Formats: sequence, C-alpha cells, structure tokens
Amino acid sequence: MAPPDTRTQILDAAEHLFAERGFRGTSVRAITDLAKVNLAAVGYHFGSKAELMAAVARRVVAPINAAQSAGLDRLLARTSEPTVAELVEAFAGPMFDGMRAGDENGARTSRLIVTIICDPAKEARSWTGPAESEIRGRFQTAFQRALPHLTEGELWFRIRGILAVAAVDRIEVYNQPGSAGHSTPGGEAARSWAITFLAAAMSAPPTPS
Amino acid sequence: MAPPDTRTQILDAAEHLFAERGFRGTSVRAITDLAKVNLAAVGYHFGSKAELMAAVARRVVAPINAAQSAGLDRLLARTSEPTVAELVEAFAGPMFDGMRAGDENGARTSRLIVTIICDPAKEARSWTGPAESEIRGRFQTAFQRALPHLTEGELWFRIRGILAVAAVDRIEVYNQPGSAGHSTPGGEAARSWAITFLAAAMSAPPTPS
DNA sequence: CCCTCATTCATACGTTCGTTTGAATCATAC
DNA sequence: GTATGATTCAAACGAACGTATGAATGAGGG
Repeated sequence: MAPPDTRTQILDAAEHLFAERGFRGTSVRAITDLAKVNLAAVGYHFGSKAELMAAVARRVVAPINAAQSAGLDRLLARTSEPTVAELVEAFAGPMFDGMRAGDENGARTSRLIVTIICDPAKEARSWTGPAESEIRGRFQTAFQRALPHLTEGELWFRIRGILAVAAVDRIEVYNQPGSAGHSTPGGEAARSWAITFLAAAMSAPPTPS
Repeated sequence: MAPPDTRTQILDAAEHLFAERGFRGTSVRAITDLAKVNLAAVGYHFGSKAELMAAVARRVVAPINAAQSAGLDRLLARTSEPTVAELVEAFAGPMFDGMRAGDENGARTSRLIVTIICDPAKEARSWTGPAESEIRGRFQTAFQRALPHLTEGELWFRIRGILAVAAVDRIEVYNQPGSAGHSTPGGEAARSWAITFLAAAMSAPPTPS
C-alpha cells in the first residue's frame, strides 16, 4: 500500500524541474526522464500534470506553513504582546529555513515557491490550498494589533511586501549567477538580512494620507 | 518605412496576453486572434515569438529606465547629497507610474514586468537588455554612498528587495480579485505606500554580523 | 500453482504549438 | 498601365505536448 519509490522519485524530479523551468516550461516527459520512470506513471500516481504540481506544492509549502503557525502560536501564548520584529521573524523566517548556505536544494525550493506565487495561470491559485491564506489572515490580525495606527489597506500592502521579498529574493542570484562579482549570499545571511529589512519596513510610520 | 498598424496591433495584443498568461502560456495564435491580424504576421514583423516578447519588454521597460535614470541624474546634479528616501523614490517610483488607480492598462503593465522578472526561462534574461542592470549599478553606488555602514552584500540584498516589492506588489490583487473585501489599492496609494515601506527598509541599521 | 491486484510498460491518439511557404494583395513610382 | 517591393493571406509542416489504453510484470495469499 505504501508507495514504494516511483511516487517520490516523480515528486523529486518534478520539484526540481518545476522550480527550474516553471510549470508550463516543464513537460511530463522531462519529469519521467529525470525520475527514470515510465511516462504513464505520472497519470497513474497523480492523475494529471496539474495534480502533480499541486502535490509538489503541498509538499514544499506544508512545513513552511506549519512553522509559521507554530511560531505565531508561541508568540500569542505569551503574556506580553509580540513586537513587530517578532511577528516578522515568525512570518518570514520559515520561508528562508531549509535553504541554508550552499544548499542547492534550498535554492530550488525557494525558486519553486516563486514559480508558484508568480505563475499567471489561474490553476496556480489552487496549488497551495487554503491553509496558506488562512495563516496569512491570522498574521494580519496580529500585525494589526501591533501596528494599530496603520489602515487596513496599508497593512495589507506591507504584508504583501513581506511575501514579495521572501519569495523573490533569490531570483536575481539564481538567474544571473556570478554576474558582477556579487558574492551569492548564503541562505544564512539572507534570512537575517531579510528580517532586518522587513522589520524596519513594517515598523515605518503610516504614509500621510 | 514606418510601421503602418499591424506591428503595433501585435505589440498591444502581445503585451496584454503575455501579462495575463505569461510567455509560455500565450500562443502566437492567441495573439494574432486578439490583434485581428494573420498568424504569419508575427513571423514577418518580429521573426519569432521570443523576439516579439523582447520587443514588448523593451517597449514597457524603456520609459521606466529613462525615468529612473533622469531622476538619479537630477539628484546627483544637486550640491547636497541625496537622502535614502530620495534615492528610493527615484528608483522605485517610476515602476509605479503609469498604473494609476483604475488604470487597467497600468495593472497589466505591472503584471507584465512581473512576468518578465519571474519567468524561469533563460531567454527571459535577454528580454530587457543591458540598460536595466546598468541603471541598477548606478543606483547601487549612490545607495552605497548614502548608506556607508552597509556591506556590499547586504546593500545588494536590499536593492533586490526594492525590486521584489515593486514587481510583485500587484500579484495578489490581480490573482484573487476582491478576495476578502480587501479594497484594491489604487496605483496612487500603492506608489506612496511602497516608498514609505522601502525607505524605512533601506534605512534600517546593518544586520549585526 | 494460480489467482489477484497493484504497478509498470510500450505505444498510440488527438491536439496544439511555432514556424514556414508560396501565392495573393496592396501601394507606389515610373 | 505596369513593374516593384513590401505586406498579408490561407494552408500546411513537423515536432512536442498531455493523456489514455491494454498488455506485460511482479509480489503475496489461497
């Protein structure tokens, strides 16, 4: 009953290729070639290419969502109110975990998230499931309490800013490797840099009308 | 010699569809159908689908690059050193211009830029040409002077953060329209919100080692 | 041993894709 | 009017795509 190997081999290969060339840019044949399984195995185990993508997305996003949720729970269980910096850490931090310096796999994971978020297809919206937006809503109310002077619109804008920085930050590095001698920042540094950057951004005073 | 009409009709239709469905998600036939021109016109006027995309990208990015360059020139021509906020305004501001509130075309433009930046294909890197990275380099040295305490790596990370926010900020709005009653921010508000957000982020103290 | 059921396999189907072709059409200059 | 060069057109090309099919294969229980 338990999947022997083929299923995860397909998931691994699909994650690799989807991250590197996007959903539409990756053919089922390329996946099965890389996974060294038969072409029809995708249809057998997942039903269709889109459902395979959904499975890949779930596998990647699930631990991030879990870490975000746990982090927020921990902050809310305390007696003192969480600070903006703590909320940023709990929200953005997990997106950088699992992609430590030199971890090629981590870079791919990050790239895959970008692919999912940026994909213009409507199907892409159903890849990650509703858990993600639910967690986002919980963080929104937490941020709202920590930043009561912000309008809902501007707060929402800033939360999207966090997502943007967390998702896109590796694109440039990935796309033009070793371009102008910019040493690729390890995931280690990227994580703390992002927290600094985003905590300051979130704490900014509201924009005058 | 001057292109009569077909050429720009194709460019308009291609800009529309590339922004909405991405490069790979848009077929040449869909473009020529929308433009109401013959299928072969793309090959005749542009050579290939990829070269058409490059033309579309150039047409969209050129005015942004020009505005960025002019803004930086204006700041550097003054006697006083430009502030971080001024540099952010000059760098990020033009990315939000031309997409004022209710301007459907502006939202598409923004969406197209995201498509270009996020596209995983290697060809996408040649779509905008070298002008963009050259301007980015000029801003980098200007930021370096305004933020002398930042390491080159962290500064580079923050500049990428600006690009991320400017590029991705409209994705969510575009993808789940009227999701949870979040009033879509007009381009007007988004522009000033982004400047506030990014100026604070850029001005953050350096991350401790 | 053989039946069963899950999995793997080679192969094919129908569609859509980007691109090409060669004739038809048009404007313009002689 | 007719020749010329640029443009538009209908049609087709081969390739690659996602998916479906039915036979082969393998392991485990009767």
